[in-house]
Amino acid sequence: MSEGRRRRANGEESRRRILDAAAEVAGERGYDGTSIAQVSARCGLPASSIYWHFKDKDELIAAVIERSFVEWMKAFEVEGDDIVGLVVRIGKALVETPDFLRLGLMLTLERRPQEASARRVFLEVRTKTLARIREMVRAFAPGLGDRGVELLAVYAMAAVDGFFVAVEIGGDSVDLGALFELHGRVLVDAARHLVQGV
Amino acid sequence: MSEGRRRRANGEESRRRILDAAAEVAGERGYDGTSIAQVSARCGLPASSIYWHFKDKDELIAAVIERSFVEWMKAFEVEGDDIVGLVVRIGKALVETPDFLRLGLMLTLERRPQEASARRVFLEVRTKTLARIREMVRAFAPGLGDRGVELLAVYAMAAVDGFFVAVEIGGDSVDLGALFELHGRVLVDAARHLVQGV
Amino acid sequence: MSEGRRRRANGEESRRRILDAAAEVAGERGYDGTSIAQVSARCGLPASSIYWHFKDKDELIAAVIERSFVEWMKAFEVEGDDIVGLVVRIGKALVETPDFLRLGLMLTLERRPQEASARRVFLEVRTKTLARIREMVRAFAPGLGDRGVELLAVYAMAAVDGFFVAVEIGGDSVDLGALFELHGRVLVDAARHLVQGV
Amino acid sequence: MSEGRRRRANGEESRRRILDAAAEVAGERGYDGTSIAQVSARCGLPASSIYWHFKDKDELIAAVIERSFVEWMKAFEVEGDDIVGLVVRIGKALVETPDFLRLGLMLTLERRPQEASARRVFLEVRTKTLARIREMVRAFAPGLGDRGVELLAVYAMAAVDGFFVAVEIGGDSVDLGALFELHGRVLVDAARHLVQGV
DNA sequence: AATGAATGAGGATTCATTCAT
DNA sequence: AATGAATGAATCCTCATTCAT
Repeated sequence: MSEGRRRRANGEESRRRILDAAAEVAGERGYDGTSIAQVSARCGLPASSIYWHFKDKDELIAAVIERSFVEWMKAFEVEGDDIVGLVVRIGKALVETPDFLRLGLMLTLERRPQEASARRVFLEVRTKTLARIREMVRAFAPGLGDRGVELLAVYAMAAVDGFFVAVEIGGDSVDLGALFELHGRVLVDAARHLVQGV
Repeated sequence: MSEGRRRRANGEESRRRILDAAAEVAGERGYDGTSIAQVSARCGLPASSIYWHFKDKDELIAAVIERSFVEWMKAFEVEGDDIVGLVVRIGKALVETPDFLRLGLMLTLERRPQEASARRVFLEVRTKTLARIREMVRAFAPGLGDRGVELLAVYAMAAVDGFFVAVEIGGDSVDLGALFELHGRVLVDAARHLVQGV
Repeated sequence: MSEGRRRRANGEESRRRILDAAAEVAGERGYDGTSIAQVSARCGLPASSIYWHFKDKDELIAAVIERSFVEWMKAFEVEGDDIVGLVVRIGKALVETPDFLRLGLMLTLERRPQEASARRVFLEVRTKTLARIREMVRAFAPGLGDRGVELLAVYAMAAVDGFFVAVEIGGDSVDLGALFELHGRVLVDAARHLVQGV
Repeated sequence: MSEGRRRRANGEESRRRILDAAAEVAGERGYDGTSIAQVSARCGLPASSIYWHFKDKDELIAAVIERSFVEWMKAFEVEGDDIVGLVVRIGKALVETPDFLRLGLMLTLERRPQEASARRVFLEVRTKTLARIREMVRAFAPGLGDRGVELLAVYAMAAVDGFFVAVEIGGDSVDLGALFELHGRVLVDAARHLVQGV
């Protein structure tokens, strides 16, 4: 029963298993390094079944990114008054659920014409995230003009991307907590700079 | 004659042509996206000739990274007293010669066991760069302890990585000049924070 | 209700929809070029439903050929005394309902061991058609011996096959009307030749 | 020696072996039915080697058609005064070297957007053949106008296509010799018809 | 009567690499 | 120093078909 049952016709679960496997593999080896054969091996479903659930590799990876992002976004939902605390919380979530960011960054750096949907999903994700950050910046520094908000938001996001990379390279030798704390403080200063000058 | 000369037995030039082509292709399509066949097509030499000059794809990409880095490093040579100006100069160079950074970041994000030498070269490059930044930080903020220097250096570098990514994604809509300027100012504040606290 | 009605349990109509779709696709892309997935997409029914109505692809195509032939055969039903007029009428019908001919010719030219039933249906169709043509020839040229009848019938049919091909290649640049008219006259001459000689 | 020698680096011969194998397989199974794997198995070279000699399957088949046509064309070179004899000779050649015709007809009947070059080659081949036939018709029936020449040429060619099909279907039961002879005679009559009327 | 899901075999093609010349 | 040819493993993806519901 269990074998036959599990193996046959449970779309919902199969889809999840495929996504899990794809996230694992892509997390380890990147977009190009992720072959359908590997995903198939890891999830136990034949390659052709993967194509029943996802149109092609592109859409599979796009789905991985989206799911990973949705999970990460939950860190934003918590209403936090303290911006420094918020930044830290978001950052921790990033390091724990980094599939979408790693994949997205890779898709960004490689820029061949394929992978349209995976890239599109990541861009949407970025846009949403940036919008959130803008809101937060605006709430925190009400005196700031539009250009100042934009600049600070982009700066805030860029640094976090950089932290991510730094951890990828440096591993545990990077004191992520300290980095985020410094970042939080720095943003406060930056806001002050921008309110006055620019 | 000139034909024969150019076609035959000019290893130096062939090597350069291959490197140029590889840098172009890898700049466009990333590590995996770069196939020997494409490099061959772009440089006009047969694939087998590429293997005469480079042991394998890994070493070819490693060489691309190294050459690109050496060029970029020249921006550091200039003795600048003003740290803000220096940061801006370095950043501009980054955006103009980004092959090694893009490739290196990609190799970092993908992390499969192959590509040993390409990755090694990039790590060396990072280490050297970080050492330079540490020196600069130390010169600029003499009161800072070792951990403070490290943290500030990593922070400075991370933000620049992030800027690079931001430009890749946002294109011209990202005001790179303003970002670097803000970054320079912010680093000054951060140094002050770190001298006092942490 | 009407929705449910149309969607469920109307085997007759589903079968027709499948046949229509298969005829369309096969008309465009040939036997091998016709995939069950494409037929499914065009008729709106899932692939598995096609297998409820038809044993396999082979029988599906066979059914397409048969239906197309039956329709075409109606052009023969009209009792025409004038042989030239009859030839023209038949030819016009051919160009308007060519599914079975195109498919049949393709199955003939490709000759792998599969597709047994589709090919069989086409051969039956050919046999019937040739029998009709023989009758007509016999009625028109009563003095002709058996071999003469056979030869003329085959000749008549072959030329029409050739016209079909010519139109496929040449499109509108082929004056099909003139071809059929010439054919009609030529058959008269041919009959005379055969009555005398051979 | 012989093994190693034969297996390594003889482009000319390998190309021919591939073409031979492809002609065989395609002659048996048609365009779609011809897989690179089969060609590979039959010629002894790995599939990837086939791609060294031919850009893709399309170009491979195109080359098969072209070579087959060139061989067949030799039947035209012989200067024959008697048109009936010429027609018979050409027809015999057709039945003996029919690769290009079978493949070409199949490519004509299937009409998907791919296979551009194979189809193109066949169309060129057709155009050349038709031009030859036009010349012959003109030489034989000098009084004929342009439209008459065209019509007769197309008719002559179409019938031969039809004979080919008839033999494919009927095998030895088709008296090809008698068909061609009848065709030759009939063309003479047709020319007369067309000089007078139309 | 219909369908979502699954499946293994096979499709064309590209890959990095090697070898004899 | 260079190159034409070869090669096996791997790529993504589609195929016809089946089966439980």
